[in-house]
Amino acid sequence: MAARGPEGFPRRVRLTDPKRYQEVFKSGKRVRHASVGIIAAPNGLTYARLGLAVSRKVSRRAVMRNTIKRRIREFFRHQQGRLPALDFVVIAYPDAATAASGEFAATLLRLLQKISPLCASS
RNA sequence: GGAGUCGGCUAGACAGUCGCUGCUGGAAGGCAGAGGAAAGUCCGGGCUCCGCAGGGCAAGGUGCCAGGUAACGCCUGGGAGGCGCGAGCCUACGGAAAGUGCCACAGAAAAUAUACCGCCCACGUCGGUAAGUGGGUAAGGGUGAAAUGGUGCGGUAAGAGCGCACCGCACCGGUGGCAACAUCGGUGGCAGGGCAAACCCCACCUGGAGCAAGACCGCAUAGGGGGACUAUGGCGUGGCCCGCGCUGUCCCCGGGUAGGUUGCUAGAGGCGCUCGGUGACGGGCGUCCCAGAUGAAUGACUGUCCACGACAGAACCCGGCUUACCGGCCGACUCCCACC
Repeated sequence: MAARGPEGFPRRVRLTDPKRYQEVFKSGKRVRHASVGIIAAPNGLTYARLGLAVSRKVSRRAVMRNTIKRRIREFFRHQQGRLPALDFVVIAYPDAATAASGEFAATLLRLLQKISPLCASS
C-alpha cells in the first residue's frame, strides 16, 4: 500500500463495524446543532476515525443523503490531521438538507471544537 | 408562417488542484467508474435452494384474433366499437336463450310480469254526457341511467309485427380470410332489460421461497444433567388432502450465535453491415468489453463559456409496465393561411 497524503481518506479511518457504532453511541460524548450532531469516543489509536448516520428522515431522496455524506467526508478529510484520536459519528438532521455548503462546514467546525476538549478531559 | 399528431435522440461543456472504488503494474503511474427512468416493486423470466416437482381440491391471474419472444398482464399486425375535418387516438373487447344475486330515488311496473293518467267497446240508471261496472289495448302522457325492436304505410272500435317495405336482431347456408370478422342470399315476426372491475360458467396459465437465495472457511448446533410423553407421532412441506423421503419427540438447567471468502458481473450484451419479414422480430458476418461498492465509491473547490442545468443515485441480472422531469435537437405526417 502506497503512503497516502495527509488529506487522504483510506478505509482504516472509517468506522466499518456495526459493533463499533454501538459502542460509540453508548459511551460517546454528544454535541448537536439544528442541522447536525456529533458523538465522539476515544478509540485507542493514533488517528481519528469517522462514521456517518444519515437516515431517511433527513431526506427521502437518496441523492440528497449522498450529498450530505460527501460534504461531511470532505470536511473530515481536510481536518483529520488536526483532530485527536477519537471515533466520530456524525448524525445528520433534516436541516442539513437545506443548509448551504459553506455554512454546513462552519457548523461542523464549531461542533468539533466544542467536543474535542470534552473527550480529552474524560 | 400558425395550429397539431406520431416516433426517436440528448440530459451542461472544458481545464486545474485535492480525494474515493475496481483492474493492472515491482514502483512511478495508467485505465475504467450511476440512469432514462438506476425509482415504484406492479407483472414476466434467468439463476439458487427446497429429494423429483407427481395427483386432487382450493386460491390467484389472464380474457376479440393472429404473430413475436426465454417469458409476460409486454410488443407488432389485423378485426370490431367509439372520438377527431384530418394525421391519428381510446377501449377488462369471452359467456346474461346454465344457475344464483343486485338494480338507490322516481315510477303502475325494474323482470314473476304488470296498467297510474289515458284511448276504445259493451252494459245498466238514463234524452245524451259525466260518473259506475265488465272487457279490449300499450299508440300517446308521465317516471327513470334503463320500460319488452325503430321509421313509414296499411289496418282497426281503439290499438298492437296484426300485415307489408327498409333498418336492426336470431338462426341456416354460400363466398373471402389461418382466425377475429366481413359480405351476400334465405328463413323466422322477434325469442331478448342492465350489471359478469357481483358470485359464477368457459378457455388458457401459475409448485414454494428468495442473493439476508445458495456455497466454502472459521466458530459452532456438539457433548452433559434432570423431567415428561409416546409412534395413529414429528420433520422435509410452503393453503389443505393423498403420495414420496427421513426420523423417537418435547420441556427445563447450563453453554454458544449474525466474522471472512464466494455468489458478483461477458450478458436473452452493445455497435456496424447485411439478408428475410408490412411489422414486432429473427438469421448471418465483423467488431467492442461497458460500475461491481458492502456503513456502502463516481465527489469537493476554483476558473472560463452557454440556451444558466429538471427528475433523480446501481446493490444478483435481464425484458416490460407505471410514475417523476428544466430544457434542447432530429425525422415523418395532418389541417389552416399567405406567396410563386
